[in-house]
Amino acid sequence: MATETLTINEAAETTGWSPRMLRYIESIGLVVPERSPAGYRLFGAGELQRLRTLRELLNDHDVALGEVGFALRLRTEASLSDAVDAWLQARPVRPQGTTAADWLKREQAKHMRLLGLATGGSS
Amino acid sequence: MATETLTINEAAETTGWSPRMLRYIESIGLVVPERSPAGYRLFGAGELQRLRTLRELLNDHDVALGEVGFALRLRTEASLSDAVDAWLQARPVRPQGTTAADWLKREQAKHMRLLGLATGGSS
DNA sequence: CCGACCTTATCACGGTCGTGTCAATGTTGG
DNA sequence: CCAACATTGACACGACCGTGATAAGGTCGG
Repeated sequence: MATETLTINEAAETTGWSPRMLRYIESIGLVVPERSPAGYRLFGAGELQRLRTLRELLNDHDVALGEVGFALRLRTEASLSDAVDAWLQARPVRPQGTTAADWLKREQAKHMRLLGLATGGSS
Repeated sequence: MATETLTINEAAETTGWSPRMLRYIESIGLVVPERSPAGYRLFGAGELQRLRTLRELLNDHDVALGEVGFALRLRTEASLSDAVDAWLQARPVRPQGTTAADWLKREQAKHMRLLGLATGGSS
């Protein structure tokens, strides 16, 4: 049978995050492992993968943990997302020639790309 | 002729932001006024409006200036936006019964709502 | 020409973020 | 049973955020 979960120290070892940071990352809701009956964190393959890609995300683009946390908030709090979108929408994007319609087209294309993975699939 | 622009102190007066904060808000790209030939900031009606709604945005939802700045970055840096979206997408949203397909449906609906303003219009 | 305004740059200060470390306590397995 | 591990909570520390204040200088209008 598979001992498919790692303890926090083992997870720290294989992901490069410190145990302290694994707890912190959990506290801001980014990677939340299951718990054993006694309350021990159990890191599965999925968690480990996301911890590694999280590190890449922070390195590649210049993003902070709190900012990813905010992106998550945008994802889960629809009213917040709408309010922010509305405010940004009303901005006259200084650089040349980016009309509202123009931007909407690109925005739409982007989401089509993302959603297409599911909507275009088998029914 | 319309003296339709305010100086920074006047803008500060009518928006409630301090002159210092108006410069700071400009530095993070949120509200960027035009400049006079001599380099004076010129706040028009649009800027004033957005400064007021910005204050509401921060008060109503619990958001920081830097976070709105990050949302702006998400809006302008497509590669960043895609990377963050991809990472968040791979998260197994702990709460009950929220399957990936389920979430995609809602996500799609939300954007339909937003994009509908343009796509649903006259063609 | 001069006072009232604008500009940028800098120092300061409390608050939060990211992170380590330590203490006090609970759990596990040989 | 006990050593090795886990848990939460707290203190600490450098770095940056939000904000005010102040300095050194440019611009404007009467």
